[in-house]
Amino acid sequence: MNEKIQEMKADILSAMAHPIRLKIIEKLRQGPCCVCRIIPYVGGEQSNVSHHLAILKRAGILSSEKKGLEVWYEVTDPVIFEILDLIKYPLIKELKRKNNLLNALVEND
Amino acid sequence: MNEKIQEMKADILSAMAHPIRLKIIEKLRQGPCCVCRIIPYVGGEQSNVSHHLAILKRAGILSSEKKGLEVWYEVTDPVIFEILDLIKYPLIKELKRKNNLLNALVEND
DNA sequence: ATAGTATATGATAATATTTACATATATTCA
DNA sequence: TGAATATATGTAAATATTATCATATACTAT
Repeated sequence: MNEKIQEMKADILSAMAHPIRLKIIEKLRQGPCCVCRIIPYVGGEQSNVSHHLAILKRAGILSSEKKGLEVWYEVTDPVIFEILDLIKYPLIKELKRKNNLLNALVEND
Repeated sequence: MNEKIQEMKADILSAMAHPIRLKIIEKLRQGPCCVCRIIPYVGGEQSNVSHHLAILKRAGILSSEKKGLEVWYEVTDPVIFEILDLIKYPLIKELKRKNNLLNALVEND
């Protein structure tokens, strides 16, 4: 049982773990948005963005609604934004660690 | 600049996004632990676990220290545990959504 | 009905990740 | 020194992900 939960958590994380998909999620921080504005925001090909949207939707991270010709996406749970905000901290720690290495390298040439 | 940060965030998420690696992190919730106890906990081959440990370390999620013959690993930033705790919520939401589909399917045969 | 627009889907090649096996390294102990 | 142990590394095959191109679908307006 716990194994399966671990797997599902990994699936959600994998769905988030791509630069284009993170950019899509960031765009949706402002609120729901149609694909026609997501595409120019993230850059890249229409069909590629569409695939990434599908991956996020399959993982349950996004939901979508049709409005006439347009499709509007939104983040289903704002906790996703919290997670992305928290990721900042290990990133800072890691960059500081690398900075220390840099200093050590430069100082005692 | 922001693009690069997005990429680095994606790298940390990718490093976390694997069932074995999540299991390693869960094991380390109790505190630092040597590889010799991580391997039987997560199951799987020694060299495979070692590779996964290396991936987590490269991402800055784990750090390691040699103690005689053993190598002890630990999670560098407890915020990692917070993130894994938060992932639970979109997961619950997603499973509820699927449960609704199930009900709809069963009720109006 | 037809044309035009927004988005999704399918197929495939390119690329990356994962696993398994074999071997290497580092440390301890006799 | 040599054997034993814990862990890491190299490599290659199996598998999964990504990007691209072509095409399909759904809707709107004429």
